Amino acid sequence: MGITQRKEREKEGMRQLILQAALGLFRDRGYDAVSIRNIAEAIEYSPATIYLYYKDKSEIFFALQYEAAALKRDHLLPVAAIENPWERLVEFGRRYVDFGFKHPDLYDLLFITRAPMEYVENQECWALGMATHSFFSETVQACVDQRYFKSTDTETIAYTLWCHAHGLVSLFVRERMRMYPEEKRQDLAQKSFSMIIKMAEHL
Amino acid sequence: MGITQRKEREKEGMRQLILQAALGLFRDRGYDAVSIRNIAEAIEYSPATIYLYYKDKSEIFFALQYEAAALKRDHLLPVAAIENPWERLVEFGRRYVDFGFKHPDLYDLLFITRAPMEYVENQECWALGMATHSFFSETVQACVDQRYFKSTDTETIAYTLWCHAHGLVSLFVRERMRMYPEEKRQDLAQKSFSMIIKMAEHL
Amino acid sequence: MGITQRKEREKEGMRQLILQAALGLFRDRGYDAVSIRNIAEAIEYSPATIYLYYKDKSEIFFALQYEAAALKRDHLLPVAAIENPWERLVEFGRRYVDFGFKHPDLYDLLFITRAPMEYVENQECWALGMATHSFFSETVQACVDQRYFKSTDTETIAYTLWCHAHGLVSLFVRERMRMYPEEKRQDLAQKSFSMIIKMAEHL
Amino acid sequence: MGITQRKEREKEGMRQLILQAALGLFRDRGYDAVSIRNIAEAIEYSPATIYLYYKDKSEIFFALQYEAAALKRDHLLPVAAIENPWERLVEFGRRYVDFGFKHPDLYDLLFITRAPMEYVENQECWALGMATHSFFSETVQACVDQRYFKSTDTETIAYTLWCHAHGLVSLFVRERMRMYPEEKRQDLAQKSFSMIIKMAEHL
DNA sequence: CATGAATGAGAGTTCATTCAT
DNA sequence: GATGAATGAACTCTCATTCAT
Repeated sequence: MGITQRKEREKEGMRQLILQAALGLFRDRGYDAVSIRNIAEAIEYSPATIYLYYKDKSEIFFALQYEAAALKRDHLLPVAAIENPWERLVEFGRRYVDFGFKHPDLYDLLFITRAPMEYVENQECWALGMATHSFFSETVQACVDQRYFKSTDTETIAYTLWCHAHGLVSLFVRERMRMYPEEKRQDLAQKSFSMIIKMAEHL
Repeated sequence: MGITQRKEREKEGMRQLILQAALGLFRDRGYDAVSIRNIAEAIEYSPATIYLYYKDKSEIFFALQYEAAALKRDHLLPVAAIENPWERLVEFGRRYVDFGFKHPDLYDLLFITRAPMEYVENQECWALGMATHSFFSETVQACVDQRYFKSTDTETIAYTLWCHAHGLVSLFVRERMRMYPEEKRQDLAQKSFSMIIKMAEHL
Repeated sequence: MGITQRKEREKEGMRQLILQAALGLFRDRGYDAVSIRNIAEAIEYSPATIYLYYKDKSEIFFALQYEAAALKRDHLLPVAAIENPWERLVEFGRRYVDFGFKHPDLYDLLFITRAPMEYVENQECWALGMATHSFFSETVQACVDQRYFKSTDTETIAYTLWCHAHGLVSLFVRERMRMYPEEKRQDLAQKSFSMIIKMAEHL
Repeated sequence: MGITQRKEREKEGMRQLILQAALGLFRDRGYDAVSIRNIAEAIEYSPATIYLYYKDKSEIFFALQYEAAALKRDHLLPVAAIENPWERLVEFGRRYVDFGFKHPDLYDLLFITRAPMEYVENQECWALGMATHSFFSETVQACVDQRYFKSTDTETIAYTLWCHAHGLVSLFVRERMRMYPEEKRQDLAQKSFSMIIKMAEHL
């Protein structure tokens, strides 16, 4: 019994090892530019070994995306406890941005990386993402219902807020803030987040 | 002298030919999927010929990035003629988004693609981008000067607007709007743009 | 002693299990396309287990060849009971062809496949084949002795009949009868067999 | 003009070089066991070079089969000049066998090697083979028409003769005459050919 | 100026085989 | 006795790049 468990743990450890190596490479070079061989070298195993744990490259990618989606959900989930919808919305946004800044590679994987996203295999991940998105939409809807905005166009409101947050994070993740000095970037993002919240109050 | 000039013109013509072909392929298949051979076939020259005009693939990439920056500048430049800063700002935004939707590949190249941007060769491109960015900042500054906003934090205002616009375009470019039906995406973007303008009026 | 015997029997059983699985796969996909993994999967053991019973893939191949030779002998053996040499010869031929059509893969293995036949390991197989061949020659000799043919060149007669039978089977086995419609092939072979028998009567 | 011709000749030379190397390897190891790399090594070029002359392995195979079919036709064609159908038939058979003994590798390729034969690309080769086969059938038919045989079953007669000839050659080509001493094999084949001719006279 | 020919390097992938457990 | 894990070597094929012509 103990043996089976240990083996299982070791197997899971190996899968994690592969995933972490892949994550780093994907982040640095992009999906297309990473080869199974690269991953193998990174973990100092033979390429064939990778295939014992993942069918092919896209399966690794899917696994990573799923992990990222799960982590993101866990990062955002606590806000569900906040009763007031407006406060919930603000906190959701804050955490969304926070997740992006803390895990730029995972955020990249979820919202920026160009990769095979069509396959059925990725549906669990997709479902996870959709659930989070729905939660966001519902929160906006609750704000609309409770007259926090003049506008009642829930969809556009939600989308607009998302655009800003995504722009904020992705300019950072893909290093397009070079015109701002390094030490000012986080601060600027902070200020911009506050500003969009203020703006939203007048929606 | 005339001969030298003609030769130069012809050489430049060939470089343009290559770039345009590369651009088209790039648009259709993505950077990584385009090979020198593809480009050569497209212009009906041999692969070796490409090397007479560009040192290697990355040089083509840099040239393309410059091209993209120039095209973007040309796309945005006309707004300089608009005297009223607020109107200029709005029109700038509209054209920025418009550029992204019309040339997703170029936008990608400029603001999303992770690529060697450090190299000296790309500094002209960088300069071009900076100039455009400065023009944008100055326009926001003009709005601030003329009291179009309550806030006077020019930098944050500019950055916030950029975040929204960039988020808007990049969610589209990298196909992260799948939860919205295809035919609604452009419309939604439109609405969101209008919304952010409205919101900005209360800044 | 009993234990040793039982163990031996079990070991032999496993070897048979492997061989039969290999044979089936071989029949379906051809020798080259069958991997040790395939065989292992077929018998629901791990690939490594195969190596406990056979040194390597070629040893399985040799064992199969021996198996094929034994099966062929068993298929032909019953004709030894036929007293009349001419009838014995005819029935031998019929069964030879029959074997080829029923087990194209085994026939292929024995008479067509180019394979390391020199190795010592395969000598048993070779001996088996020789025995069958001798039986055939002797039958022809008996026919000659009893004046079934005008010709007395036993060797040439035997060889000629073999050539025809082998040609018949091997054109079928290696799919060189495509100019004849599928459903006619067996029929044609039948007729040709009858014809060569008739021709032999005038030898 | 001369340059173009020379280049063409060199290109053709390279194609021949590849074909001859491939032929030897296919003969020795079988189609499946030969890799593009093997061929490349044999001619001391890089694997990539092969791809400049042939799309893939099967194309090499097709080219070889076509060459073999053409050579065989050229070998057999002269008999068309023989007016008497029986003499024509005998000479056809003699040359068929002769071709097999002179070019065992080509014969192997045409009538024994297991390989992709389905593709459209091989139709020219197939057509060539069919033409030769038709010529053979027609010759048999002519013999039937002129009462050289008692039997009138042209198809079976033709097939039976082919079986013998193919058996004769293929036992030799695939080295299944080991029970006969080396120096006797050709002689035996000779005798067997004569015997089948004799037998055919009584058909 | 343009290119045909060639290649080393590398992609994803599969396989026979080994060995510690 | 059986196997899970691992790997080196091989596969087909494509690519960026070079160089003699």
